[in-house]
This record gives sequence, structure tokens and C-alpha cells, in this order.
Amino acid sequence: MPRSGPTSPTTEQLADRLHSTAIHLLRLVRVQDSAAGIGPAQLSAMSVIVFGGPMSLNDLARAEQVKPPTMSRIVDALEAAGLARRRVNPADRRALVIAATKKGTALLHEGRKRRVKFLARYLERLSASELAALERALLSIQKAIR
Amino acid sequence: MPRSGPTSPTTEQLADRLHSTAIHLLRLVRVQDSAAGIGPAQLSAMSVIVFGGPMSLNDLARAEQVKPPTMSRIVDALEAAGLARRRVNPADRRALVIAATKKGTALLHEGRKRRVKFLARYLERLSASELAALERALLSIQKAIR
DNA sequence: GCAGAATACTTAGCATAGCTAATCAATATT
DNA sequence: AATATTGATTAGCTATGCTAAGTATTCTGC
Repeated sequence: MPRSGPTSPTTEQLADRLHSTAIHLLRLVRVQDSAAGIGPAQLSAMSVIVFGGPMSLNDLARAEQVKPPTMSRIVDALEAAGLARRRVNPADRRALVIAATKKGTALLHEGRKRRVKFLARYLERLSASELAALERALLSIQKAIR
Repeated sequence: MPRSGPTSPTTEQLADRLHSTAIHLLRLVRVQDSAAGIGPAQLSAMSVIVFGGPMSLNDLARAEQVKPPTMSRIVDALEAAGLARRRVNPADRRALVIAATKKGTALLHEGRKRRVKFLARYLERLSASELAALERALLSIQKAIR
């Protein structure tokens, strides 16, 4: 077994800390998200149709890793709140086109701004070189889990 | 305004990507966690009493950022599954001492192993220097959000 | 071109997990 | 000793996840 000093943790130790850090980070920002006035599943679904554009219920469910009945109810709530709209797809009348309303788009952008500003205040504690390492690490993770 | 080339994103852009990456990462490992056979809130509570030791219901609720009634029901489920145990604290008979059983400890360690191995497989795609940057970035984030 | 299969979504019914308000028991305070 | 505070539970609401079953539309094979 090759030598492995305290400066180079195993991949598994790294994975464990990555997981734990992700949990703590999201727990931290969750408080900000609750200010949007809608639940986390609704917020996340809004994010998909705002940034990914209008799509069918099945596609939206897949994007959120949820079954269609669950997404159907989430869209019910979004429609009731005036944040999204169901339309029948004229090209396939079984399918829907679910799109964000103006109100929904605005709400999402405000929430995102609030959350990002909140997180950014924490990141400002870091040095320029720490931020550079973070930047690089994020690219790596995104590449790895693709 | 100081020049800021494409190689140095703003703190807010970084915060946004950090948030997004954390979401995708946890979504990825969630599949593994469901193999434990208990819900995510129960799993997370188990993790607290296994790694943090026995504690009162209030402390456990605080650690999980949940209200006491919610935690009371989660502990109900853990007890019913034989994973944790409620005892009255003899020093203050209003309070409980909630501890993991042997079975609960074993289940948690297995689940953690499964999840970590799963994540580690992804990390193995990265080069040694990418892993080093990740290691450094994790320390930075932990420092920043602590 | 029509019968049956497949697809898209909804409805119904169940479990988990979050909350507040109200209650009970034990401890602390005055 | 009376009252206030604290720790936990119960009751009842909402949101979010599931599977199974139903309806409407489209596709396929003959």
C-alpha cells in the first residue's frame, strides 16, 4: 500500500466530507428559501421551467426526479398560486406545456437573488486564492457527476 | 470598476454555482440513501445520535433544524423500527436521552459506506490535482459557513 | 381504417415530514 | 407554596413522496 500522508485523504474520505458539506450548505440556505412563501418542491419545479423553458409534465417530473402524480399536484399548487400555467400541447393533445407566468418568473428571480446574496456574504470571508480553488473545485465536481 | 476577466467570476456567481452543485450532488446520492429503508429525516436524525452521541429530544430537534413535535414523531418511527431508544433522563425527569441501538448504529454505518463508495466512484474520474483543489475547497467552505 | 397497445396525465389513497396550538408533567423561581 | 418555565407529547393542518387504477389521446399492425 502506497504511503498516504495527512495532506492527501483517500477518495472515500473526500466523498464523505463532500457529502456532509453539501448537506450543511443547503441546510444553511433553506432558511432563505422559505421566504419565497412556497414549498421547496414548488420552488425547485419553478426553477426548472424558468431556466429550462416550458415543458411537459413528464419532462418536468423527470427533471425533478419525481413521479408524474407528484408533479401533477405540485403544478396544481403553482397554478393556484398564479406562478405557472398548464396548456394543452396542440401537437399532442395528451401532453401539457407547463410554463412560468410573469409573476412566477419574478418570484423565482427574487428568491434566487436573496439566496445567492446570502451565500455570497459567507464566501466573502474567503481569500482570493481560496475562491479560485473553490471555482476550480466546482468545475471538477460538475464534471465528475455529469 | 476593476477589471474581471472570464477566469474570475464574481462572488455571487460562485455562490450560485455552489448552491446549484450542492443540489445536484445530493440529488445524485439520494438514490443510495433510499436503500436504507427509512426516510431521509429518520436517516439524518440517526446520523446525529450516532456521531454526536445520545441527547435530548430538544437538542436533537435543534441539531436537525426541526421543531420538537416533528422530532418526537421521527423518534417514534425510529423506536418502532428498533433503531433508537428513548430513556428518561434521571437528572431531569422531564427530559429524554435518545440513543441509537446497535441495530441503528449498524444500519447507519452501512448506509454511509454505500453512499460514500457511490460518490467516491465519481470522484475517481478526477485527477490528483483536481482532488487536491477539491480538498482545499471543502476546507474553505467549511470554514466560511461555520 | 380500425382494434389494441402505448403514452400522458389525473384521481384516489397511503406514508412521511414539516408546522402551530394546546396539554401534561417536572423543575425553577419568587 | 404558588407561579412560571421547560421538555415532551397530542391533535390537526399542509406539503410532498409513492403506487395503483382510470381517462383521453396517439401510435401500430393488420
